[in-house]
Amino acid sequence: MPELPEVETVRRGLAPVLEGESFVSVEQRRPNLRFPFPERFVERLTGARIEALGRRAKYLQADLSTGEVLVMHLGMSGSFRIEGDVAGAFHHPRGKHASHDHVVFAMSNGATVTYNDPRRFGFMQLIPRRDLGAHPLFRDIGIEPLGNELSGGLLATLFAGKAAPLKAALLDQKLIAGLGNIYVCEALHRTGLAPTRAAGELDAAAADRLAATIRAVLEEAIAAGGSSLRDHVQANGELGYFQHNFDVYDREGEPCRRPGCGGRVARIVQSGRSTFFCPACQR
DNA sequence: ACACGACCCTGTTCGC
DNA sequence: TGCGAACAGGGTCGTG
Repeated sequence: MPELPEVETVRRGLAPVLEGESFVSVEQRRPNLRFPFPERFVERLTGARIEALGRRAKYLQADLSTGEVLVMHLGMSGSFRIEGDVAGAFHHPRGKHASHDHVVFAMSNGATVTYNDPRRFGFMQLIPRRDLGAHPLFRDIGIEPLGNELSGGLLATLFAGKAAPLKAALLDQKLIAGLGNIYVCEALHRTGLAPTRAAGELDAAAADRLAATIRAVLEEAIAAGGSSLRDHVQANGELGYFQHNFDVYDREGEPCRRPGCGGRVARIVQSGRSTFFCPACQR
């Protein structure tokens, strides 16, 4: 699922269940996901308290009482399921892919939090808090699109001199962190910018509009509980519904939703990924 | 700098 | 209905 809005939705679902609670037991059912689990993963977590559950880009970061941070990435197909009689937690039946339940956290409040990931592109790491910023995962990561830094001026600076198309520049996690294929397509359509335009050619006015639109799209998606494609759900089992608001993503051949445009959504491939856009109103 | 393919995996969807 | 191919929200790496 997960681009920034989906990860943020998961964070908000898990935070009330995890923050202030300790790991009573941890079950690690396989040696690796995308990467091997850290050495002594279970031992290093058991008994630790989660002080806060944060997010950086598409990474969840659980601050532990041990001084380490549990970093979790959902990859393409990772999800969490909360079970147990806990305030704020929704009990819902396990999905049909129980064989892909890879990690089970039993918490001090009685909640069970299970990580499921059929494709296993997700991973978990334990990193000392003081080393987090210098860690390869975060060292070169770009700005938070919902943070204060994002502005038209900064976008223009980041994109200056770049011949890469806007689509590729926006997907580059070293520039802006957290945007994925869906929200890049949506933001470009709303801004009326062609995904093929060279990033370095963005003028100041367009950069201002693009920055504001990125923020708006992400905030709207978070407010909607993220986008649910296929069977992806929030931690509480509810479906996000932002996918119904897509203007272009996965709408090849369908009418452009911009009032009065009359164009049709096209699909091209850029950097090996599908780009959906309206050739009539995106210039 | 940038594009592209391969790779890490499995599930779903589509065409024949 | 069955079967294989294509494709999928992420990210890294090597090559040209």
